[in-house]
Amino acid sequence: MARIKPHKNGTKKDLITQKAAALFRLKGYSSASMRHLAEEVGVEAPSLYNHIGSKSEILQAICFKVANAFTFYLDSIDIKYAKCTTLLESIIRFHIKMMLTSFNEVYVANHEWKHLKEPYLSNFLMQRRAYEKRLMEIMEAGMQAGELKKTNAYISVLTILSAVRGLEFLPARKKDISNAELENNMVNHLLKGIIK
Amino acid sequence: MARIKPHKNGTKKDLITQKAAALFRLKGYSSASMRHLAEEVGVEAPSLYNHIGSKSEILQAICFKVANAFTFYLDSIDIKYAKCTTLLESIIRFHIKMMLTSFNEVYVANHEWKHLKEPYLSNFLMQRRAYEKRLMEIMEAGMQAGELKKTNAYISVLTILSAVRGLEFLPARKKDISNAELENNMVNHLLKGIIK
DNA sequence: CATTAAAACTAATAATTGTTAGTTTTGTTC
DNA sequence: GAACAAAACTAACAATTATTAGTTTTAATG
Repeated sequence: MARIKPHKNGTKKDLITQKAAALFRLKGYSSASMRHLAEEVGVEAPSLYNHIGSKSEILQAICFKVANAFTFYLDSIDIKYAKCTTLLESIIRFHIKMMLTSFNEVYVANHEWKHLKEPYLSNFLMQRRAYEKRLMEIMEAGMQAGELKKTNAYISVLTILSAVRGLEFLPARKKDISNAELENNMVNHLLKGIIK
Repeated sequence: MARIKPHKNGTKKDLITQKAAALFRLKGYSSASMRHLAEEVGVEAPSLYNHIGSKSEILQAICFKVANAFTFYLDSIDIKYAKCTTLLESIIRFHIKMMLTSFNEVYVANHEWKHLKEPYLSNFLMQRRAYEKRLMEIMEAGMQAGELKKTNAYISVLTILSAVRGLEFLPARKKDISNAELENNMVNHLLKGIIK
């Protein structure tokens, strides 16, 4: 039988993971069957196991790829010496970019993490919590420096993260909004509000 | 065998629906089995079918109960004669209250609607789209009246709805934040921003 | 106490699930 | 072209799924 070539610069495992992300987003992890995934890949279900260990291993790969991307971004920006508002703006923009460029993966990480098995579930939640904590520290520094209003930092972080997460609804709506307009609108809304 | 009494002022169907909402939230609709639900209710699985028609019927009940609650609230407030910012504030506060008082149901409606069957799936999406459209009209009126900055109304509505939706993470964190503090922080953030 | 309807039970069904075992095909290297 | 490993295949497994059929128990009514 004909072999399906993996995409250029990617192993077959990568192809499977990518198709799985699309399928998991569409159907949800539990409702997405290995047979259905195999069909998308162009192969019979048992053949998948020549490349992957298990269904849940695919989910792990997706969730941690996303989680690591956010963690690494935070590592990459110089938190100590930048203005808090500049930091927050760049973080918001990064979240929006991730949502637009890795839609399926981010969606799956946001929605299907609860189906991770231990110890991956705990690790994932710990990593997310640590990420939120770092954002809270940025906010609190901003308040002390007088850049930000005094608010409950946790609620503010939650508000920002949830808002950008909501971009998962955008593709379904097919609004023609440029990425720049999208980013600017959200950044302004979340930082300066909407009241004149 | 002993019958399990339904909660006071509620039929057994109501009890099943309530337990189902908790289970669907915890496990996801697909991973939640009727046997597990039956166990929560205190009964064998087939006995559930004396009260309900099917598993997906339960999901329908939950999703539309939530959708209707939001639709009815918008109907109940006098959109024409109130200031736009007052309207938005009361709507945000209602969303937060719903999230706090009907946590499981709102969570399930937000996360598991994709498992609805037709025509309920289409109806649900239409109803949500119509709701968003009404919010957009409120925002656009506010811009024309000079109350609000000129922004992309869809993005602003999406930002607000997503932000309040994010309260689904709150219970897991067990932060001790009063409802009043929570509401005020979010309302201020979403309307006036966080920059001093 | 007899009757009756609601609601519990047990047993079973057909379908689908992730995954394994064992076999054959493929494509590359000598 | 022979050899070999990678990766496809078929067949099958045991477990779990929602749901139905048929029977018994419960609790309230007369």
